[in-house]
Amino acid sequence: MRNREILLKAATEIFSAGGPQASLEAVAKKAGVGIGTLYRHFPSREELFEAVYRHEVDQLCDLALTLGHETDALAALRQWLQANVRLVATKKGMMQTLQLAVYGNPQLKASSTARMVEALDMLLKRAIAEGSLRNDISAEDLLRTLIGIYYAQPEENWQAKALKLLDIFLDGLRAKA
Amino acid sequence: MRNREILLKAATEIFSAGGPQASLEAVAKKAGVGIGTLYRHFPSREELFEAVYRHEVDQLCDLALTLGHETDALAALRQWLQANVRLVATKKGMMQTLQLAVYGNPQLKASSTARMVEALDMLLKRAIAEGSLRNDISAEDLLRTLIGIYYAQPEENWQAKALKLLDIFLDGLRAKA
DNA sequence: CAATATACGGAGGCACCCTCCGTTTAGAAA
DNA sequence: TTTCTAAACGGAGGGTGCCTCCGTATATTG
Repeated sequence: MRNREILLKAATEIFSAGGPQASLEAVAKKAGVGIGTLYRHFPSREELFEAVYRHEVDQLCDLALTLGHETDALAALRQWLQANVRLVATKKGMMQTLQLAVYGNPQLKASSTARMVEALDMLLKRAIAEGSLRNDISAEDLLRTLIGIYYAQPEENWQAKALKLLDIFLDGLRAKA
Repeated sequence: MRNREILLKAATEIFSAGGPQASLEAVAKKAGVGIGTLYRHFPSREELFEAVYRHEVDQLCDLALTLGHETDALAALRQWLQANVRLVATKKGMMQTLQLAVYGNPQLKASSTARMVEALDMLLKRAIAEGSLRNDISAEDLLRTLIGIYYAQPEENWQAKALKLLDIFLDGLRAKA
């Protein structure tokens, strides 16, 4: 099953650079694999999109798990949110791809959202428990805010602005001393 | 220049049914026009997407203008918001198409948003002036809420749920008697 | 060391993309 | 009305990518 992961990685790179309309043959080539192999693992373009999507979500959830062992819970939370922004910022064509995947499959979206909320909830609860965050915000609200920040997406220098917005928002969330 | 409009209409129908990856030859065929004619009017797929996008925004802005003459300003506002929901609901593949257009061209998004805000602002101000709406919400906020409702997009029976959310929200916005 | 099952590669038929150029149409000039 | 010309049109065709299918290679089992 090694090829599956190689293909996934190649697809991520190709779609990041070229958007969702990039050639699947380019993906196979980048993976050093025949086109037939690609289609055996991912019988349709949609399934490849969805697999890429799931993989991105997996990585974020894994990261949350790792960060869950940090001693400074607030810093961990900030790092995770920043990782979200960076993921979007570094992969230009990827957002179109993910967007497409999500529109084509509402239950994929539902399940991914649930997993993201779960991951975020854990980090959030830890920060609240350690006393560095006010306790009147839910993971759903925070995620929605994050999406709002993505969605705003001003044309230039987006990453810096998003990171700044994030910091401002997190400052607002701090428990009063 | 008649053909341009015929093509735009055909494209709207084809993309609504088949999503953005639908064949441009199908669009030309539906319009009863040669493929060459399509490409003369819209030199690239992106430009066709963008034209469709602009056209949808135009229609909403025109509608707002018409509704601006209604005597019941609150009802007019509600109708306009409902029209937004219906537009999304009746055109399955269209959201993917518009999404794609907007991701590929940030300034198209910026200008369309501005126009939508302007249209909405007019309706909103009228409702506030007539005294049926509280005055502490901006058109931007309302539009963002609308987008939030779109984005939530639960898999089934989305339209009914969205319309209901809208009503609840509008009730919350009413000026107290 | 077979025999069988599983995974692979890529040729090929098909659809679609977009360009290019010969044809048609509309409107001005004679 | 007829002729001329410029703008608009249509669609053939070369190229690319999609996806299937089947012959080949590698792993597994007896």
